[in-house]
Amino acid sequence: MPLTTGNIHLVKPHKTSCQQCDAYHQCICAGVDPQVAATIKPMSVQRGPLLAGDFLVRQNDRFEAFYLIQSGVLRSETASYKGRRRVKWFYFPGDLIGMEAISSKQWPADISVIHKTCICEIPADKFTRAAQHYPQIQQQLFSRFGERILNQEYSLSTDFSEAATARLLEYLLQLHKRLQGTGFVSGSQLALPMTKSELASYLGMSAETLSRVLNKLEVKGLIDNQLQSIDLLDRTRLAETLEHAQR
Amino acid sequence: MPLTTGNIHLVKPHKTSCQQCDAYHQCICAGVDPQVAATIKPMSVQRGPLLAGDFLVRQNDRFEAFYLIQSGVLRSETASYKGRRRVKWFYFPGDLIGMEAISSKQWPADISVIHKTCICEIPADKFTRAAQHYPQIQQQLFSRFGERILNQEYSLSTDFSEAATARLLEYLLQLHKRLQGTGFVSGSQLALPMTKSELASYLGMSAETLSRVLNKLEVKGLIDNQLQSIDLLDRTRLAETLEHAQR
DNA sequence: CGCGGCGTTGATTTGGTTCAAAACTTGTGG
DNA sequence: CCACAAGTTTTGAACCAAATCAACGCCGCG
Repeated sequence: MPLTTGNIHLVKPHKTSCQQCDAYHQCICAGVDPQVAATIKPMSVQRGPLLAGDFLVRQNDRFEAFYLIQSGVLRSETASYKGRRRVKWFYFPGDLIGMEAISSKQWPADISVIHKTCICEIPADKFTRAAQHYPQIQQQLFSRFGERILNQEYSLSTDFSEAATARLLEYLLQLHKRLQGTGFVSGSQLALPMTKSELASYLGMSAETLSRVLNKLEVKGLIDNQLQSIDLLDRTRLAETLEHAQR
Repeated sequence: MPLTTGNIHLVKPHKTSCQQCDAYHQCICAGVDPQVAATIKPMSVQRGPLLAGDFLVRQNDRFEAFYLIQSGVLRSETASYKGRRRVKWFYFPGDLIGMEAISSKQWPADISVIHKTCICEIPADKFTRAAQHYPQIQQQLFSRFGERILNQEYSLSTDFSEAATARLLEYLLQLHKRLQGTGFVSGSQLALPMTKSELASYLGMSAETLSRVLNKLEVKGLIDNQLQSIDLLDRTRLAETLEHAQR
């Protein structure tokens, strides 16, 4: 039975303990001692379920809280010149939302829901005060921040030539690894929570180019390209293809 | 007399106080109370001057310290497939180096000196412990991290088409603002600390394309393109050009 | 003086965009 | 259960921006 993105992570909101959270093993809580994690819980408010299309925050909104995703998928999106919209980031269960807003104290983009989402809302001041008090939490936060910088900066995303294939493969392979253990991954199969158009926008290419690149990879027998999912049939050869596709 | 990049920020090393540092107003110290800043000083070691070509860190080196640039310019660079090297970042006085290494505990790229450089080396553990103890320092760190994420993620750098002009202009204008008050900026003139080739590499385009784009802008009377500097003659119209160049 | 790195310019190629239309999916209502 | 509408993906053809290849001028330097 093929994976679908519907009905994945149908979470009952308002879980009473972090350990019961679907994203527990990806959460900041999992990286700290249970008694430390227990101090986070009371400062958080659970929100959700938010439905597809709902906005979590709007561009230029005042930044007041971080969000930890329990379940669901979200997308940030900015409008550029002449009304074109560009997807800037996808957020998955366990992700921390807010790092992009902390310095300017306002949200740089709309963030909206792709799949029914439940989140932990943690007021920014409380969270940073907790980081003050608990080294492990501060450590976790710095680590998250650093990871985001590393991924952004040392990806292929800023390359031009022959970039389409490389960028796509890099992202798909990274996603497949990142979503291990969630309902989005089953064996070599990766359920795509976003539409192909959205993925194309995120990757900075036209939907047509994405379609053609996927087709090319499918003809080579490297992937099985479905509407809502992609099967990364031979990840070793895909990684090789990635190596060669970059310049 | 035109600006040159030589002999800028010729710093006597081993200044005895942060207030005397050339980059003081850009430094984390400037954002915190003097007595708090005073606690950072004793944990730092001053290194330098490092000369052009010297390596500050090597790719895969263990991450042990942050570096605050007092004076000079550095560049991070990775080798990709087939020995091509790609500049990933330029670092200027006041910048904090280390955010990209904190999560994996190792440096993701070689970082080497472009212009004679003096730095403050602050052991990572001491620095994070200081952040623990002094909210202002933690605040400063989160702000730096967040700023880097914001700039990376919400720049045009990930666009494909017609990107060359937009990316160049975005970076030049940003740099001109960032380097206000340093020897690199004088009026509308911006001294380029890196070679055109390096700049092209950083911007993800070929040296030829950069040359042509600069030439195009010069013909339009928007810039004056020199070997070691660029004069951003009409920044208002340049900003407009940037708006229209993106898609 | 001649060498090597850097920057420019020209000719050619190519990967990706764009525009247009067809194929397919999904949801809705009769 | 089918017909129709709206949205998404795919395919084709023409176009274009940037890469590549190649040659040349320009210093700075041994």
